[in-house]
Amino acid sequence: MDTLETRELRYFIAVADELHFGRAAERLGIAQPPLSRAIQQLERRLGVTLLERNRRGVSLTGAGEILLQEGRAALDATTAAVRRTRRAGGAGSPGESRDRLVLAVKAGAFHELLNKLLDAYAAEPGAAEIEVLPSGMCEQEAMLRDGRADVALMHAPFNSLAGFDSVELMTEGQVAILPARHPLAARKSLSLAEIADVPDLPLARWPSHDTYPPGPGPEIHDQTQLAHLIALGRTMAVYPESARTWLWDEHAAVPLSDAPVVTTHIAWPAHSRSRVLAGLVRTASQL
Amino acid sequence: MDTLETRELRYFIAVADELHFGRAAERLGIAQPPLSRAIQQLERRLGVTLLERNRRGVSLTGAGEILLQEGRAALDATTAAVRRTRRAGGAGSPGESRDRLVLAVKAGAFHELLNKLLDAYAAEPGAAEIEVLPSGMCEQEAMLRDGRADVALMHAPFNSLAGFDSVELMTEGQVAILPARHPLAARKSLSLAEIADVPDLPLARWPSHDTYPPGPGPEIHDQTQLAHLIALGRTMAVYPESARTWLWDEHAAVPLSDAPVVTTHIAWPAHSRSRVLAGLVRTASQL
DNA sequence: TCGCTGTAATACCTCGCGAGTATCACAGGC
DNA sequence: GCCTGTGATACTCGCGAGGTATTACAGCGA
Repeated sequence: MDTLETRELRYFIAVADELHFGRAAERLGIAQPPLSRAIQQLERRLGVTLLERNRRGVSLTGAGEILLQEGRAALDATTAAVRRTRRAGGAGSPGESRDRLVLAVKAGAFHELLNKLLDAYAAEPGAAEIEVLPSGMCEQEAMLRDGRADVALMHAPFNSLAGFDSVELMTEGQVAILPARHPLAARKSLSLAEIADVPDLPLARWPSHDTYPPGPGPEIHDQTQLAHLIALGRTMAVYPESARTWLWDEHAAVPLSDAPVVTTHIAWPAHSRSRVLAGLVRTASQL
Repeated sequence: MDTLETRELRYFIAVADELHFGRAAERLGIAQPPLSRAIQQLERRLGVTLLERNRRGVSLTGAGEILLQEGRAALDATTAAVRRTRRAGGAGSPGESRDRLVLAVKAGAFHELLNKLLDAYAAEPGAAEIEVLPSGMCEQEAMLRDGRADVALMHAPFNSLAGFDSVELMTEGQVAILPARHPLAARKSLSLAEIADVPDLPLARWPSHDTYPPGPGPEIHDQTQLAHLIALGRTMAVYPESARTWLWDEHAAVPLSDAPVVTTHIAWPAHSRSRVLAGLVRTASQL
């Protein structure tokens, strides 16, 4: 028996997340006893101890850590299969399948590039429908993995390209976005060191992996909010140069001399083989 | 209901492979009627037609093609989770887990590099046990995907690095390996065009994706066999330069001026985060 | 035209297992 | 001592996965 049912995987991941059988059962919408039994049975079948049941609570063993990591990937792949199949569905034979592609894009970013890409692709003969799906700051990877999206625009090194196929589309420097009337806004250029500890302008903090990094600056969750706070002189931010397109009069963009360059990629799951995707990628790389 | 059980996936893939319910059922070790019902039910739950039942036999719809492709990836990820968990198993808490890593290597290749790597890594403090797993010509990718291996040595562009993280270890040119007494063996250098159609020395053919490419040369399945056939003057082959280490007196290696260079990488699944793997990769990249 | 064959679908039954309720066992904490 | 919070056990129930027997249907050949 080297089989592992999706249900068992869901159960184990719930327990590993919560480290508490009762809460995990509630999250799964079942009672606690069947959950305990399912995990015991899973451990027996695998021949491996996954959880250490202490007097008060539960902790993962080494094997449990592995199963959590690998199982998350497997579960993502499974839900991706369902989503992509449903999306391709309703169609008949291969030829008539309703061609549609979901493109994940960081909300509010890539305006210029995205417009060019969509226009150029729409002009292609036999172009499919492209649905643009706005994503959170670092959510594109997850969206590709679990099938909410088929292809994504990503910003290396902020997004990780690991596990995906990708083509580089453009490279740009970064700028500091400051309140226009702040003294530093008059500078021709700045270094990272110079903006690291400006007392009256702490750097804005974005959530990464659903948690904010520590620091003095305000916690931001969308670009409009950030634009307001900068205009009010309360914070500053580091952005790729193309951010200039959405700046207000109250903003100033000063090039950063030593910030890492940002490269924009179009990325997709490595196993994708669709004709429609290939067409979009070809168009993008010819921009 | 957006859930898809592993069992259903196995069933669908069997049918999609065989395009025949009876044979698929036999392969799965169940009777045909439950299989028919399972697929119908899967189609109902997904709300998608996966198979076109013609008068005589079965064919895939567009959605079915997608599910076959995505489902294969999901099933691989699931069996990988089981294999890696079992391998990590028997261990107690995270600290004491028996550290062991399976390294997939094309059988008979990488001798020199592999020796250096294993020696260097074994000398590291806290080195884990490395199990070397010989693989077929292009099998390393599959082994990483389905969890038979944790890390692999690969030859780009022969192996595809798509979907994996990797570090480049070395680059080398390619040579033609000829019988020592053949006229071409005296040459200082050759071009691909010159060796493409030598009448008495057809190029040996390796199976790729379990099927041999068409051509006049003999079908090869291991390196010893190839060495014999070359020594006998019956064929020739193109190999990376490092192949010189295993040549016989009856062999000659002539550099190819215009063959693509071969780069050797160490590669692993993008989601791997283990300390042991990181150590091996660090050692490899410092060679 | 009529079987015959190969195919998938349907009808019907069985039983194993997943899930629920009630309860236990055990470790801390006041 | 009791009370609380935790996971494990005992049992019962009902769905659904799986089996066998049969049907429905399309092509093929005589």
